[in-house]
Amino acid sequence: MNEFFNTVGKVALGTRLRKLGDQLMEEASQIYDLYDVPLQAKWFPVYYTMAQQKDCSITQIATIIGHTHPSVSKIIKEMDAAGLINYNKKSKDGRFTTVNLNDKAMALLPNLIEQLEDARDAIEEVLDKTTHNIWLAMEDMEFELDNKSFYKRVLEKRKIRLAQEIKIIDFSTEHSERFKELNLEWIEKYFTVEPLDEASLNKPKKKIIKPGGHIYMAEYKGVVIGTCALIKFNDTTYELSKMAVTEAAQGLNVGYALGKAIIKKAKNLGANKIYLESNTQLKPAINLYQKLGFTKVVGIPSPYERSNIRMELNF
Amino acid sequence: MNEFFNTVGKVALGTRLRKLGDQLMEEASQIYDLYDVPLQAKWFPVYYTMAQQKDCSITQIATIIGHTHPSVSKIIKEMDAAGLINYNKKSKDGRFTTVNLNDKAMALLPNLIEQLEDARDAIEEVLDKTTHNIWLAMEDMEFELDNKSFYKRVLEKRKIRLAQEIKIIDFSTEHSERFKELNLEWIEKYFTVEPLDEASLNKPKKKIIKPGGHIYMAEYKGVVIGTCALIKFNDTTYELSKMAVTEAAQGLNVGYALGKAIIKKAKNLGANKIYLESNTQLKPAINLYQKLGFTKVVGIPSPYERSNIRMELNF
DNA sequence: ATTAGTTATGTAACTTGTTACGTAAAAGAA
DNA sequence: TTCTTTTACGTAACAAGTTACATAACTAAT
Repeated sequence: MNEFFNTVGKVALGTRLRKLGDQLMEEASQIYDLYDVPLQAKWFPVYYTMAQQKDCSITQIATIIGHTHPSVSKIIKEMDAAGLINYNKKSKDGRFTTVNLNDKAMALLPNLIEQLEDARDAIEEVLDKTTHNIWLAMEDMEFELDNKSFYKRVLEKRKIRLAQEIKIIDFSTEHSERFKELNLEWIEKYFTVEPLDEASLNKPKKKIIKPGGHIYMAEYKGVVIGTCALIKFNDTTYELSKMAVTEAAQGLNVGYALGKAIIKKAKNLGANKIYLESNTQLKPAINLYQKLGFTKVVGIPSPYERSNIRMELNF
Repeated sequence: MNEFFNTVGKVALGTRLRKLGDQLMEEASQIYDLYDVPLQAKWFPVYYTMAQQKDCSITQIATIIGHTHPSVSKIIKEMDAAGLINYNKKSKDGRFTTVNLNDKAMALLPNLIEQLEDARDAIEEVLDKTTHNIWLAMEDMEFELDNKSFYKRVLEKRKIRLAQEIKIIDFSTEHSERFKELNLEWIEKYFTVEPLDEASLNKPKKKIIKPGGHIYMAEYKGVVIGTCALIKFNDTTYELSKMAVTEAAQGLNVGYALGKAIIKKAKNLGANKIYLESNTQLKPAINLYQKLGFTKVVGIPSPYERSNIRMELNF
């Protein structure tokens, strides 16, 4: 089994932590028997909390010990069945059920304290013998994970890996259909297709590239997942247009890579200004444009109906 | 909740380990969704083992990954329901069920490997950020606990604590009844009471102390839990006798403490030899006597029927 | 060759939590 | 005030394992 952890590597950290925890908890039960303390090991956190503080409510205990309330509810019920609980419904807020340990339960405390001390000594002994302190390691780990969840970290790693595999390539005729498809995907989702769209989407070569523009396609493992076009307005001004990234690939910074490439291209073509037209509903898109350096400008009407914002980048 | 761990201290190590493990495993499930790998997180160890090695049996997998066989059995069943398993009953030992991943299952491997790599990177990142490495700490901890279980360690600590509270005191008349009781407890358990017992147990003062012997009682929290007597044979030879420790207090080295005290007393009384008579059935007792320095001697008949071994300590 | 023990596996029930959901009481908003 | 939302808590169902037990197939010992 240990070999399994070694070959699988640290991916099994969760499983391994859990196994070790289970083992310790299992032994804890045996220890309770040893000390003649008629408590179940799992009752301990609840018992301990109640011993520290009178008139706890179920939810209070749950938040203190980090369980859910149904868990505490069940444990209290079991402890009650064992004759250890005093229910006081006297609270003025009728929702709360305040509970206390009764005399029988409190009488167990001295034995329990001895047990705890011995257990603590035993753990300290183990921790002293290990060169890497698991208690401190857990504190560190919990701190780090509170900061940024493991899931989020994996997401980031994935993004980095995928980003490395994304290639920005020039448009060629075999991309025609995909180019249209990618653009229709988002237009149809948020708006309706306008006549102006039809023209440039059906004949990109004629309408965009021939007049001095450019089109880039983003490819991932041989699949085209995004596109972006540069349309010539005059010798020094170009329009960034037809930016589209398929839904499944969103969040991987494909748009950013396409934008960067198109800006570079515009510079090479002699532009000193790029503008674009968009809609404020498309918040991720607007964010992307801002990240690329575009700023909002006013006062120039757009030929597109869906457009309600114009942005520019000067350089 | 974190405060709870701080006040309870390291006794809650088990719970805490388990919680952290659970959290990581919970996130693992989300990650599987992210990568479009149609495996349940809990299937992973089984899947991984089968991918590594063809024609595994249920029990084999179970031992490799450190689960019980019913657990693996269930997981395989679930994976089969998901259409990922090839059952081969072809093994010549009819008890084994050899299982394999089918093509559909193997096709998931590339995606899974990517996922594992990203997860590994994420974990390495966290481990790099922590000053105390939890992975190494767990290895240390598992090594230590394999060496000596937590239970055993607590047992030792308890023994030490209790030993400190045990007092060896001189016999006085109010101990008469308890003295008899303690001895009858073990005699009646293993043998039958002999006439010779009756005399010394009923009149310890007259039969043991008056003729120049001594009796010690071991007391724990005001309760007498053991006794041991020294009977004068001649000016330089004494018999160690009536060694008895109540069952509930056994394993706490009370016998050893009593033995040490009685040997010291004998020296003070001018003895150069102590002998005792016992029965080889009573292995813990014989062990104790050996630990006290007694060695087996032969050839001297005993007045007790139950005696079949004689031991001596010369000094 | 027969009997007794061991091994591989399946099934059922239990363990220790968790979500999901319903209900009563309180708090806030109109 | 009345209506909506939130809070406390119970119950039910689920999760991911476990132990306990039954059974079939092999192995070993007489």
